[in-house]
Amino acid sequence: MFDSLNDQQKKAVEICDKNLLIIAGAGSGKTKTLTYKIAYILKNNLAKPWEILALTFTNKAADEMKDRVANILDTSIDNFYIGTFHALSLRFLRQIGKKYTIYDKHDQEMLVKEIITYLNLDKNKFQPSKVASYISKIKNSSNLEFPTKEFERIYKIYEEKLESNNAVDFDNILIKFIEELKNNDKLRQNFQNQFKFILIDEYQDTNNIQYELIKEFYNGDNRIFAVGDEDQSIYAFRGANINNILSFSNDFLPCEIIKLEKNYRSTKNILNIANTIITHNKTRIGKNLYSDISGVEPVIKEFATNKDEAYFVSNQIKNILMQNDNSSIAVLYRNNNLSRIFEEYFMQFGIAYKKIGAHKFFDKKEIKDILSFIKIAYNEKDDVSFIRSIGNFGGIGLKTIDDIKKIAIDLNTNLFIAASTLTQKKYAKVARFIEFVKILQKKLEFGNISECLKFVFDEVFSDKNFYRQDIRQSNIGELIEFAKNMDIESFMENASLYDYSQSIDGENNLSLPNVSLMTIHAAKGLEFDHVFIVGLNEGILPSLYQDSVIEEERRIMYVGITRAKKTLYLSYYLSDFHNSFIPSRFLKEIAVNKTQLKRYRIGETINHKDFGKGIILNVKEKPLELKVNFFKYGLKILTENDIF
DNA sequence: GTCACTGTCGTTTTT
DNA sequence: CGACAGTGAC
Repeated sequence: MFDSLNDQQKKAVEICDKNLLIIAGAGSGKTKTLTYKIAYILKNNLAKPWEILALTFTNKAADEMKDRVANILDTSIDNFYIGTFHALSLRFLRQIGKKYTIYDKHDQEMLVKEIITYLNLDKNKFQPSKVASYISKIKNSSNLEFPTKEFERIYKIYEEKLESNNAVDFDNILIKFIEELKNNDKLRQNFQNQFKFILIDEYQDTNNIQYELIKEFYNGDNRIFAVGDEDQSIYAFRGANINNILSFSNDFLPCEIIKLEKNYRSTKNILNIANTIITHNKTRIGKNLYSDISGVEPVIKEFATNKDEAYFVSNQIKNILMQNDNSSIAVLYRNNNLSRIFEEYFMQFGIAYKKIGAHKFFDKKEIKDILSFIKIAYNEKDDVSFIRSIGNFGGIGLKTIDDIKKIAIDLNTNLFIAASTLTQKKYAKVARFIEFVKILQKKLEFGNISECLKFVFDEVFSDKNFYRQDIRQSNIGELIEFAKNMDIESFMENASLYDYSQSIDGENNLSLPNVSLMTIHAAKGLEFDHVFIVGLNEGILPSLYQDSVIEEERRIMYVGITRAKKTLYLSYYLSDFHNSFIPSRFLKEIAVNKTQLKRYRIGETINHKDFGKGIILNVKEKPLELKVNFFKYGLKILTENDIF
């Protein structure tokens, strides 16, 4: 059974008496190694299934690991603790009787917005989405430093509100659980003793909170097996700390580092490009991926416009599909905005495709609207869901909701309780809303969530045009179907943590199209026969010009390239009809005689980090010198060094 | 006071 | 495209 492993993989599977950091290059059989390691532990009786903890970042990865473990062991995986950091933490919290409403990014922003209005702060200066992501950033970095006094106030009230709403945001799921472990020696020791082996996937993506959680689980007697690839760390924006992987061998002793450098996915040519680009990064442990597979040279293409690019890609895909309809094809891009033009052209060309990510099912308005009623019934203290649900109930507007907010402040209580005190005639609608939620609570006690959802839809939404549109109807139907046979707890968890638009199982379902559109982030961990990476323009990939993020942008490029098995197309365009672009610097890093890359042209508009937009009047090569007329700052001469 | 309609604006990546 | 502010009809 272990014969199919190469020497390095075998080592990684068999060493169980030390902590292990497995540096697994793209396509080097990472998941295989992890799952075989679990099998090895069980076969040799080193632990029982429930003594193994496997932590992943995405549900997709957790599902895949569950599947593959079940496959090679030919047994049920019910006894295993395999899941995302968030899902498992929530599960453990529930086991000790702690239940919370989960606020997703959108809910978070609503709460922040409420606080900003409450504090009378300028909404343009304090944009809820920016403030919300900054709050998350602060929580993930262990030192609490606030840019301004106002910000500090927002943060404090935000945390208080979560507490009084009996809610947690994504970060707090882990923070709460860590608190419990820190405050309860018995509990912590129980976990430490139970989990003899802790496997962590994508270790390069752990943030400070996740790192702290791992530390809580570790007692020196149990063993940590971390698998990761510093070159594929692309979540720093979310707080991932690449130092965690770089300093693993200091943190967990005794420790051994094993590198998996043989790639079974891509051709030599593709890996050459990937290796060439990534060696420009300084923050690395360092490795060199190699492959035995030969194939065609990757293609670099320039297009005048993004439409030309989309046309070319569609044409190529059509050709591939005509030759062999079994191969998998992906169009990858840095951000979701780029997908639209491809969707248009795919329709024109009659190419069936699936778009991954972008709009999550549980983020859809009609879903969130209906769910808000279930959530307020489930947890009366949930002010965010209160505002959303009462606003949709009908006949209750902003003025009334403002009145309720004032009462809640006076009585120092939640909105639902405040609203329950209103008995005057002019608040009859509010009383009806309260009554409705109470009926819903009774219905929820019986546990049939599907029926509750249908009840909410019939009573509140069914006569509104928006919710009667076909797409919304089918989404709502899907929600009701999804909830069947689910208890309220797992329904809430699934609705908050599980993005099942990403879990489409392409391999087992032949009716699904073989062409996928997605961001490079969403493509991580996946592989395709033919890959098109599009929009390789400065300002798109890399998306930002600061040095601090350039290495991360380069890793994103690297992740994209290493998704390809057989053929790879890299392309950029010079204009999207709003802006002009120059090719990505990453193309310059690989394009040594292959291709001539035109970087600047007389007459084109460029966007400079300090001077804004301007028109190029003259170009001199070697050394590069640009004469640019900036709209705001007038004439400037730029050399290579101050262009970016 | 509530609601539906209209125009404008921005948009990295995600558990 | 979707969120959001502003406007006018009931």
